[in-house]
Amino acid sequence: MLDSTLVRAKPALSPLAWSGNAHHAGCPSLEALLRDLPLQRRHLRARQHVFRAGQPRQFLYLIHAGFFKTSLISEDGREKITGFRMRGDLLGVDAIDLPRHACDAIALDVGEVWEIPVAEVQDGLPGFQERLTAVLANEIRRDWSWMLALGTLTAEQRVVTFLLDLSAQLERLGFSASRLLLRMSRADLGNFLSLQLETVTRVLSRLQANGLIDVVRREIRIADRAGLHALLAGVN
Amino acid sequence: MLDSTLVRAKPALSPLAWSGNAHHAGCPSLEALLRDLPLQRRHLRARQHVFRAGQPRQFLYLIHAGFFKTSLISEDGREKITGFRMRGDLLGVDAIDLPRHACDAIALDVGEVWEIPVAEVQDGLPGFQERLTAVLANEIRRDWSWMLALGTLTAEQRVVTFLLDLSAQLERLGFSASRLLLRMSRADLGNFLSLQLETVTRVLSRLQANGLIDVVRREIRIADRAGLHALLAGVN
DNA sequence: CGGTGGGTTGAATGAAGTCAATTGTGGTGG
DNA sequence: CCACCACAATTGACTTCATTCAACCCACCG
Repeated sequence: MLDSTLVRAKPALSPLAWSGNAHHAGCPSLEALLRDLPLQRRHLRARQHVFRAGQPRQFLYLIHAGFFKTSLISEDGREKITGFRMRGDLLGVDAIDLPRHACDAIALDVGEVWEIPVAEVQDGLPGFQERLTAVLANEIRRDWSWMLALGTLTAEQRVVTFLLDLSAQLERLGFSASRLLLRMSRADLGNFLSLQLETVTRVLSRLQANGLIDVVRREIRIADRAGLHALLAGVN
Repeated sequence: MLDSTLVRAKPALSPLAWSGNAHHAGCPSLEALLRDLPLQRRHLRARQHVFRAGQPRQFLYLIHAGFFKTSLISEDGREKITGFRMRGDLLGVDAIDLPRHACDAIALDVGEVWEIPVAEVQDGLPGFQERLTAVLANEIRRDWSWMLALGTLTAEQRVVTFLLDLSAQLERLGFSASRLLLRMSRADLGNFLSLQLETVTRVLSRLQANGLIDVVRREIRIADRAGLHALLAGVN
């Protein structure tokens, strides 16, 4: 659906400060690094788990297609989505030093992941260890940026930050920066942003009423990017 | 001061799920690994920066003594403390793949850090790369646990979670688990927990009024650990 | 078609924030 | 030694933003 909106894209400034992922100058993407290996591929359908917390960790998973979420569940049932993941992201790195997975990874729609046998690749593929370290550090910076955002921004600013960040990520992947298709429910979005789903809905409605975005169910068009940035700057 | 309260300690259950740091079975601590190297040591005084965001990253820093905070500052001046660090923690790992530091690291009181020349140690010291990876993954899990806590808990529960988590950490280091000396101001604590400093004060006062803790400025005694855990479970 | 899950909207409530005044503490210099 | 100052912490009164609870709508699918 959204795949039909592929466009050539100019770089956009992300409101978050985690400095993108991969693709630094001279640093080959993980996908390029692994392309020629005979990796097992696994197809997933919506709501299907790539893995669950507690399961033995055999592989890392490189997302080749589709959108995923990773989430944490506490013993008393509280859940928190720790991130939405897409093509080029690695699933499972957070437990790289453990025998079992530390979170759930769930497909938001159909998708494909490549199974990476860590031990074999780690000392057989030059450059992999370095990339892995970078992925881990990158995740930390991304998490910190979101901590900063969730701890200091209003509901409206959080939603706007999310939209602009998603826009920038999709653009990096070659998608349109202004026509977003949310793969997650309002509840998931609220969970990630530490807001109630009703609050998410209300904010989206208000942004639309102010002419900043167009919302049709999960399809969002960014109508006034400057206006959105102005909201972040506190210029009401 | 608190150093005089050294005691032998029994393991305690942490309310957070980031599975401790280091010290897994058979896994030597970073300090043990680096003890014999001729590392440059650096002493710091309260409020002194180990490094600042944007500075060239020459070393990693292993905390040998003292307490530190790491923090992020956005372009528009919003600040967020990403963690309080203590003996055995590594400072600077979040930018391990970057030429410049991505956060500020500040001493909360006098302290000592060991400068680790990453490049040299990385391929000269067997086991270091593995430990580094574990440290990074550990930080991610810790961050996620706090995201979960901040996103789902009330002010009171956040403060209690912090106290119990700090207690567990200090115990691991050989300090008393029930007599805590907070090294940070109420403002810092509030910042980390995404609360206002007044709220932190109020919560501490209320916990004291209910006989769960004793508060004297920055010295806190845990008087009723079971009662604190009950608050987390929602049993008012 | 009827049902089910996701989404929207309204009204009332409440937990934490804001603003402000006061107290306590530790350091400094007269 | 004491007076003073700057800063940290506490407490109170009031406000507000987001939550809660509820009703309703709508699209999709068996």
